[in-house]
Amino acid sequence: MAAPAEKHDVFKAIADPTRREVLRLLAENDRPISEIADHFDMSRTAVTKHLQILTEAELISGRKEGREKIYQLHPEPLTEVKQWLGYYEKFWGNKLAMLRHLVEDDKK
Amino acid sequence: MAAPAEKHDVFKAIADPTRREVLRLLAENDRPISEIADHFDMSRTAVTKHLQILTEAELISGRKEGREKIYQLHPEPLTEVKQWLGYYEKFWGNKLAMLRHLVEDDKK
DNA sequence: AGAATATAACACCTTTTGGTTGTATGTCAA
DNA sequence: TTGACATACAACCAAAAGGTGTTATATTCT
Repeated sequence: MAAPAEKHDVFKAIADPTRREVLRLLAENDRPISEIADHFDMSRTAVTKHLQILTEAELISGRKEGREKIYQLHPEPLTEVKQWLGYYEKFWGNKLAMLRHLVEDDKK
Repeated sequence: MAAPAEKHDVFKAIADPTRREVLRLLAENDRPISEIADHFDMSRTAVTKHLQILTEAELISGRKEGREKIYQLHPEPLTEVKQWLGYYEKFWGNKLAMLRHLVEDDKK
């Protein structure tokens, strides 16, 4: 057993703009590495490294098809981010934050 | 004019677990640096650096009160993350993703 | 004024990230 | 089976992240 203890957490994975762009591309279509790499001004190898990080975060997965490796989106781990965000949502939609700060100010 | 072009984007800011914990602490209460630092097993200097990064992302702000500097949460920038997430939400709650992949498979 | 406390500002070290190039391996198609 | 294409892998490099400690500087209290 022993929990896998996610090697790369989702927050780190989505911290990079390049990786967010990759996710967006894969949201449109499954794509092979070469097609993904064409969208960026960097080497195929560099892109592959980003794909590895995204794979370790389980945000994408790749299947081999002939000589190509097709990557596909796996959005489920993003729920973790959503949950985390949920905690702070109460601070902006309504006036809770403002209220809280007023209370704080009163204490002084 | 000329967009400020956020020096540190929100995604980078929340990528670090320590910084997420700082946000949580400040969500409960405004706190001085020393009180924040007490919650971590690292030097006050290190904590200050995290506070700087969060400040540059405009997630927190500090006001000087006497000889202390009190930090307070500023959750608004998190809306950017929420919006980004919104784009992917359609891929998990409902069956859209599954549907999309079925369509893709049919193409082959 | 002088002591105590809180934060700021350096200088420095180590690990991780993001990128490069070069080489090898496997696959398809003529 | 040979040539073109697609990915894999290793070695290497530069810069940024994350951490340390030491030394100022400012504020409060006695």
